[in-house]
Amino acid sequence: MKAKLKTTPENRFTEEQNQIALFTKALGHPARVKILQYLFETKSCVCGDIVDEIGLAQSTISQHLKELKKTGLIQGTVEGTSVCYCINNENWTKMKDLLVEFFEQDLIKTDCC
Amino acid sequence: MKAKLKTTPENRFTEEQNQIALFTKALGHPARVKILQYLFETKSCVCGDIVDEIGLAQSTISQHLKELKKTGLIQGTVEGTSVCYCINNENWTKMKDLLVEFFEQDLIKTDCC
DNA sequence: ATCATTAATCGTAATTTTACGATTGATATG
DNA sequence: CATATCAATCGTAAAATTACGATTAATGAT
Repeated sequence: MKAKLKTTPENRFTEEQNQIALFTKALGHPARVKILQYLFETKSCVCGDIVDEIGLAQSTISQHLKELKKTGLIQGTVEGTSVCYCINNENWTKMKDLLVEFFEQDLIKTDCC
Repeated sequence: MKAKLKTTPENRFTEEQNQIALFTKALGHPARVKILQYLFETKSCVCGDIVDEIGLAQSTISQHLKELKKTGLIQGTVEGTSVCYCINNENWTKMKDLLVEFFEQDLIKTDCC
């Protein structure tokens, strides 16, 4: 049953706020930033060489990939014995739009302090 | 002395990758997203009412503010017995530019998988 | 069928994050 | 000066993150 103790009440944040935090959190590690850049740059979506490219243990990379997959920013398809990862363009765009919108709230410059 | 053990080698990631991760990490919690939105929306930069607004303990908010201050996204000035927080427009813009540039790497759409 | 390769998962450890209440230090106000 | 108010900090605790090596499961090749 496990009453949620110190946890955030359901209604404390808006869905938008949670979404923004979720996406940015996924970007909040240099390894994941690098993985995404690598996936963009190697137009054909390479897979296990990510491990070589980044220079972290295979299991660690797997974890980071899982994280990125969880937020939907990437996807992987099995290809023989290896897995081919690539950007999920739809969700990437969704994130982009959401964050750019968030960034644009500064349009009314407010000088203070 | 403390030899860095499992830590990331200095050169594993570029400065840009680290910067991106740093900023996004700072955005990676709904409370901090909400705080930033609140600071934008209340044009005059209000301070302790952030606590009321967000609905977390005062010490917790203080921690989140510290985090945001650390990345330079906000700044606070003492005003009598209270502290007035507001967006640091310069650094906010820096972050915006950095991330928007990061987002734009998708311009060459790559269909795969 | 055996073996090699690849990537996910497991088990674990260290560190960081998040949250809270209590305390402290600073500044107003009586 | 005494007292109230505000926000930072301290001390904890619980949970999440990050990293690794070892194991496992799946596939391909011999």
